[in-house]
Amino acid sequence: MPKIIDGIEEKIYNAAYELFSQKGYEFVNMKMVANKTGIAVGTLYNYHKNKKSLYLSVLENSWQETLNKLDEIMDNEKKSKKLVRLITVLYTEISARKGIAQELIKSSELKEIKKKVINKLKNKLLIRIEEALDCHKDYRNAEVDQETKKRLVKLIFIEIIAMNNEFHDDKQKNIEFIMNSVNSMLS
Amino acid sequence: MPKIIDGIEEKIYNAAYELFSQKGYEFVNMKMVANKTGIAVGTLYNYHKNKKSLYLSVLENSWQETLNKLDEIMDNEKKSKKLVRLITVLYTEISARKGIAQELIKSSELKEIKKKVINKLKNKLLIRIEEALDCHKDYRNAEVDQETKKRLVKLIFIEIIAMNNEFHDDKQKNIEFIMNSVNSMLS
Amino acid sequence: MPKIIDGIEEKIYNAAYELFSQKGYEFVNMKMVANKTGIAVGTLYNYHKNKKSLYLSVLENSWQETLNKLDEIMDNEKKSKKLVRLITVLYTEISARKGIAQELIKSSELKEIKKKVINKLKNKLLIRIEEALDCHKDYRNAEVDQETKKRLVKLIFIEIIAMNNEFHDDKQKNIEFIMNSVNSMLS
Amino acid sequence: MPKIIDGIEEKIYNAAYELFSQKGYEFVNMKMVANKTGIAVGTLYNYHKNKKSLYLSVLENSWQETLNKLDEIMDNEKKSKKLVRLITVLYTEISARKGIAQELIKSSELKEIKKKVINKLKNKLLIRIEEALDCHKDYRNAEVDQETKKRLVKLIFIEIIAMNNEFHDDKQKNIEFIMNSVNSMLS
DNA sequence: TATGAATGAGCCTTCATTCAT
DNA sequence: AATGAATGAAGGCTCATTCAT
Repeated sequence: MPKIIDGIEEKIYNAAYELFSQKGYEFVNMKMVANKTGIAVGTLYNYHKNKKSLYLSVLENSWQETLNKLDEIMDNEKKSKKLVRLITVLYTEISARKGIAQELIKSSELKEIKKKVINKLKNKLLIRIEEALDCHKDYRNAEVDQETKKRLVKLIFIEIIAMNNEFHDDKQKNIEFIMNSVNSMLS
Repeated sequence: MPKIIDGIEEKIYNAAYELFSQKGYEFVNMKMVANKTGIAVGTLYNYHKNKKSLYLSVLENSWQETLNKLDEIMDNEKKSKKLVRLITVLYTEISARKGIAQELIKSSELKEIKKKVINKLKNKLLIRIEEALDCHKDYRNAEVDQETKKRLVKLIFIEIIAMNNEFHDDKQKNIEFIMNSVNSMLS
Repeated sequence: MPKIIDGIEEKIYNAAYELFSQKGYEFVNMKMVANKTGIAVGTLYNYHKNKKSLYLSVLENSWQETLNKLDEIMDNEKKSKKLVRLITVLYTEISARKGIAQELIKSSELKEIKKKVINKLKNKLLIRIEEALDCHKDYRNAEVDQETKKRLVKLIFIEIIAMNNEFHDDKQKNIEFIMNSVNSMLS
Repeated sequence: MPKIIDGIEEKIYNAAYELFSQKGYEFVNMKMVANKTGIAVGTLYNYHKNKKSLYLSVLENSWQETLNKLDEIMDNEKKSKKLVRLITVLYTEISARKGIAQELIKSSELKEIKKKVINKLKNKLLIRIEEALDCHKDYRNAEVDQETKKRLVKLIFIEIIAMNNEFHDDKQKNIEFIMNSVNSMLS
């Protein structure tokens, strides 16, 4: 007895997001997603071509909100605070979605398309970081060559992830450390 | 028809190492390893209890040589060069085993034992880094508080992996950057 | 291509029953059951957690009807006929499911749960036999000590199985013999 | 480095006997037998064509000694004691080799040859029982028709096995019960 | 559109048997 | 004759995907 489900796409998203975040791609199966959503397996396939594409869609969506927050900061925060605010927000967001963030540093084992989406996502984040870094650099009146800046951007990014993984109860110190590492490179 | 195969353990190791490095645990199956080794599936099980233990053994072995090299540096290199040499070697080693290095930053999806072995391994590497960092700090006459040092150690580690991933054709610049980031934190 | 199969549980039951009866647990594999049922292997696992549980379910089911028939006799047959009727029915039932009855006299090689289910089943049968034996004893005004009765119950049970195995075309004589052996013990 | 092994056939027999008795055919593998014997798996195949034939040979051998003991009784024991002595010995022997005795009442799941050997064996035992029963009958001056006697012989046999299985700590009572059941049929 | 039973390829693992040494 | 490494068929089970209802 088919039922019409309201806001089904969102429900699927929520269920899948939670599962993928907690367990990782390989340890989630479609039945789990269906169960958690409260729908039948087949219904999943009305909304997503296959498991991979479901995963990808979750991945993309899950970051959109974050991207918006970051943009908000870029638009409205004052120069001197942009970088630290951006790092703080990114830290918090990543903290909340550990499992799914891992994918952003792993490079292998993702086949072509999966890779593409993830890279696109990563780039979006890196672009924001770069922008904020530029502002910060200007604000501090510092000079960095192109090569160094490129690396610095990535460094900030992975630092956020790594500090999250390694010292997860110490947000304050972690962020200070990251800022410190950036600032000292800008002297 | 059974035949005695020469250096089979090494052959298995090589095949498994290459496959696990390239594809990651979940995407390698025992038949692939057997085929690449040029033996029957069953033979694999004469040498390794199961897939997990094969993987673990490959993982451990693959790092033993590296650990030895690092120890060599710690023992014989002069203070001023210890850190940079250690980073260089680690960088080179990780560069050669990309896939399998990933496991060291991913935290989840590894069940108990797997996790244990990986953490043991990671710790061994971190201990060497810490030691080298201590020397370097002494040599530069710098001061760092405990909290910062802890983070700095992890930072060096993930920087090596990340730089490898992101700018793999520019070893020289990458290492300079890493050293730079460390040194500037020690001022 | 999935299709909805009618009465699939019963079909599985029938196929599995026939196979397990004829060949015994170890010599039946899931593919055989699937093939005989006319379904895919995976489908089997939609209805039964694993091979053992399929087997157990078949075992239990196959005896439920018998238990019902026996109870019917206990409830409605007149005292003087209870035992002979019960033995006759049990004989007929066992005759129809030779293979699966064997499990009831084999004791070993069944791991924990399997054992438990089989013993439960066996006990149910033995309880009915005992009851009938009690009636019969009363009816014949005979005396037996506890120890003897215990053994007599088991004896009736295994006699039914053994006579079935050994002289399967002579139901009449077999039952007479069993009754005879019981009666002579009750004099 | 091949070694010449003394009394190897007997060693294999002992190891295999113990294993098969304890665990049953399906749960013993050739490596276990080799290990327990203290030889290589391949060596097993110099003495026995395959697992089945090893099993069969063990089965046959294991009963030869028993058969001899039984014959001794038939030859030397006085008429009045023949049956009870024979039952006692058989009871003791079966008690010591539970696992392997089970095969004698199971009829199915043994493919052709296996079946043949087991039946041959069983017949040898039944013949002795019949002989002893005849003596006993003469001694007690009893009459039984052919059909009954045939069944009585089997009955004695399965009673021994069943009493063993069901009340294994009460040898004395069990044997009394068996004798009792026989005697009461001979009145 | 929603359902979920059905599908079957594919995975890990075992073990009787062979045969180069 | 003894060895035991090598073999590979076979088994139990999972799960992404399909499609009749």
